[in-house]
Amino acid sequence: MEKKRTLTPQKIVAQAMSLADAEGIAALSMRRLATGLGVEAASLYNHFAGKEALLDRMVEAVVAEIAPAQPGPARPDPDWRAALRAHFLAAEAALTRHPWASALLISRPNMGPYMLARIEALLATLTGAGFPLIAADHIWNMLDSLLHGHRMLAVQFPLKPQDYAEQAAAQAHLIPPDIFPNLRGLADLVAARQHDGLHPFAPALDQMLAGLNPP
Amino acid sequence: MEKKRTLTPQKIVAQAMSLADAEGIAALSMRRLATGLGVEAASLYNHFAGKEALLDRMVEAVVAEIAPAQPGPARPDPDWRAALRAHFLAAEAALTRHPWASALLISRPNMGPYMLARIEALLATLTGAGFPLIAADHIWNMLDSLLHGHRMLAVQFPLKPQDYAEQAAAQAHLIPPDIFPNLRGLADLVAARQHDGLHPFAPALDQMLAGLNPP
DNA sequence: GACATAGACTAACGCCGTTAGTATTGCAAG
DNA sequence: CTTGCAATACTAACGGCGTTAGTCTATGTC
Repeated sequence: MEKKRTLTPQKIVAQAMSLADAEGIAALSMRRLATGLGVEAASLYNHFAGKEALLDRMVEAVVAEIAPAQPGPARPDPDWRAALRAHFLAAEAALTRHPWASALLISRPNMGPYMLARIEALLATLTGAGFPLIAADHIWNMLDSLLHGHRMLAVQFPLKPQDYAEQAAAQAHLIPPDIFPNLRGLADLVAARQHDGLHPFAPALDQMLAGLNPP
Repeated sequence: MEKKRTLTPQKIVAQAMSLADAEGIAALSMRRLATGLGVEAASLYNHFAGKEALLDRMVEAVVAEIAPAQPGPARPDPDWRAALRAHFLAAEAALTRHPWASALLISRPNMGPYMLARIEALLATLTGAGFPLIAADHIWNMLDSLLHGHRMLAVQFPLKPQDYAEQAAAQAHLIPPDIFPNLRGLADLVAARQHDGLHPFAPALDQMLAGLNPP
């Protein structure tokens, strides 16, 4: 039985991401991860200082999917709004591929190289557009808040759209229209399939971007 | 030694919230909570089905702090923007008092009575302002995304403002200005105490509200 | 005063992250 | 080719977690 050469940090991170994608972040234990790699849990500690370090690497891998390029010195982008829009839509797509990522990103500090590069690029776009540096700092924070808040609310929703319509049809009548007229109206719309209950990110992002105007 | 009459669900929830406020949600284990109540962990299961049920009650208690009133039938508010602003600033204050609450609220479905009342009130304000029901649904989701995203980013930040200035002063020179000119500029501003690094919620909220215009 | 029951107790299960110490393997130096 | 070393996977265990089963006791009711 071979004892060496089976594990690498890259393989571990890839397997951890697959497991979290498939079964949720709660299913990612060191023991389960190791089993999936054909190894015992303690062996993982030869490659990562602990679970926290592994999670950091997973998060950084997701950030790399969002903005893979390393930044050179910035050049002002004439269509800065379109650049921001493209970035945050790409971010939303990556965070949708990895539904566990927003909760991790937003609940732990992340200062990995890709994250630093990403923030530098956002600041460069905003200062290039004419925003003062401090205003740019506030703006990227605001856009990230919207992004992660939106993703987490979407992930948290317990029903699939199809089930949502069925549930609404079955239970809308339980909502008293005199006390909750709007909730009842919404449930009726969902039941009648005039509303899927989903909240697309792009319009929210566009609204936020439309309100940004450099001095 | 008395065996009865010591615990109630209210006391348990209050103690759980105190513990989470003081030492973070990670410190809230059934055993520690029970110890703080002078009781064994298993006794808690006479009052709550499990930890999840307890967390649900904690979350609902926070929502009650945001919007304590039960809704009657809605009356259109002429100053709907001010009403929304007041609601979300109150929400931010409550979530700041209980830093663990956003992560819980946003990562688990919550359909408790206070949450239902709150959403109904928001929808009533928005439809009263002239927004179609589906648009109103999207808008409250967007505002909640911003609220919780903003809170979680703020809580996640690892340094106190005072320490932040010191850290920046000590380490800004490590950021190469040719690769990260904007990050370096920001660090210098923080070190010079021209920027505290905090991101107030009100301006972000106001910007979002300013962009809302009923058809 | 007897008794039924609510509620706290003890004990244990399986899972978790993590550590110490051991053994085996492949590579590099002689 | 042999020897030695470093890398790395292993076994075993610790303390902590949520949770359950079963026991016992104190209290409110008849």
